[in-house]
Amino acid sequence: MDSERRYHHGDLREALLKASEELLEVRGLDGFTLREAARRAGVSPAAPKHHFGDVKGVLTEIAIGGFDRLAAGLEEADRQGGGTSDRLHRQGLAYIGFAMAHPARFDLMFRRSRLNPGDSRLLAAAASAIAPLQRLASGLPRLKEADGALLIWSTVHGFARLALDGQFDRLAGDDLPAFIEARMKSAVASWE
Amino acid sequence: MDSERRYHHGDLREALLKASEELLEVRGLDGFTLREAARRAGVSPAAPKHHFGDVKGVLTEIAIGGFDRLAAGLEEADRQGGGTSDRLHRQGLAYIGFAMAHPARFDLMFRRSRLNPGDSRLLAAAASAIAPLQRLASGLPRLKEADGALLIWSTVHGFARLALDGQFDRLAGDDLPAFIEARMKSAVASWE
DNA sequence: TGTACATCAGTGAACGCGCGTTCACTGATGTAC
DNA sequence: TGTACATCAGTGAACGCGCGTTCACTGATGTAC
Repeated sequence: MDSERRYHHGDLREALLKASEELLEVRGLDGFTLREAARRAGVSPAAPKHHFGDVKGVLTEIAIGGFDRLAAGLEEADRQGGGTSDRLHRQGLAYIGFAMAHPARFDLMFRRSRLNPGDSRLLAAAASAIAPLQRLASGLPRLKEADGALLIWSTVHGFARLALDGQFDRLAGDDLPAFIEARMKSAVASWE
Repeated sequence: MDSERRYHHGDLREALLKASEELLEVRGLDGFTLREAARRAGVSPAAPKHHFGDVKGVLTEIAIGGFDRLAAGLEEADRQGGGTSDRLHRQGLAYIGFAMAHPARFDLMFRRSRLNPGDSRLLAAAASAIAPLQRLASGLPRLKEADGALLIWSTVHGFARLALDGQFDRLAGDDLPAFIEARMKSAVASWE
């Protein structure tokens, strides 16, 4: 461990992202502040400026990373094979699982007010995150392709949001994963 | 108009709620502050204390009102008659329409961090808001009753959220209402 | 009908806080010659 | 190989802000007798 204090950090950009992600996890989106992120990275409050411009710059970067991870999760679920139903089921669980595992990041990814909403990399990452869902939707006979993708996305997204917002706490009892799994099965059945 | 300044307001509670709702509309949930609400009601920053305790008290009250209005909208949609599909379609549009018409209030209703999440009136209002959806779900042959209600709720809620978050801006073109209407039709088809 | 008094609903100043960003600066790095 | 110098990536203090809440208070109301 080379812990000597140097004036130049070396890789502050990455360190700042890491610190910010941790902070997000600990404090939630509403509790996130740039100053605390800088503090966590062991750096002065003005340091982030050079790498990200402003708070939204940092958060946009983290949101992009979030969409990438979400995409990877869906792709991974898809690679496990099976028929359309199996894949739908697994992708849906992956989507909801991502939201539950990283609630603050999920909040962030969809809350424009804390992002640079026009950022082209953000838009691209968001679009390609749901591509695996779209590919699957084209295999559904009962729905027009575009509608199918939107329907699935809305359902899965809404379910995740309601779960995160605690709307299922009373319903789900003490086994939320099982509850989610069962509801997902029923959702898949409605699409095929 | 009796605009003489009296020490006692007369109906500050209502005035404060009204001012807060307007403020919410103007500034959004993140921009809402109790001080500005008090300013809008023409009253000192400490005045709300007597009626609501703290910020969360005010916001919880507004959220309750929101759920009541949402419930009324769904009931109204239901009263227009027709078969299960028609009612589903209209209730879905009512739900999404409510969200689009009152985005900040919709945000508030589901964002626990700014509410008193255990408030019994809030919980009751939230539960009865989706009751009309649940009643309809019991008329769907392909789904277990409980699953049907959750599926519909998730889909409609997710669609509303994604729309509010601007995720459909590119897809919908310049006629968002028509876009929503068409997608809703396709959703209803998947449930019956 | 009048009055004492408790209670209630306000005031306005102040507390303590931490934020995002700007500013003038400085130490380190790397490049041209 | 050495050196001048531009550029870059940091510092730390300060600015200006507005928040939620507390505090000691006061004006108004309404009730008991």
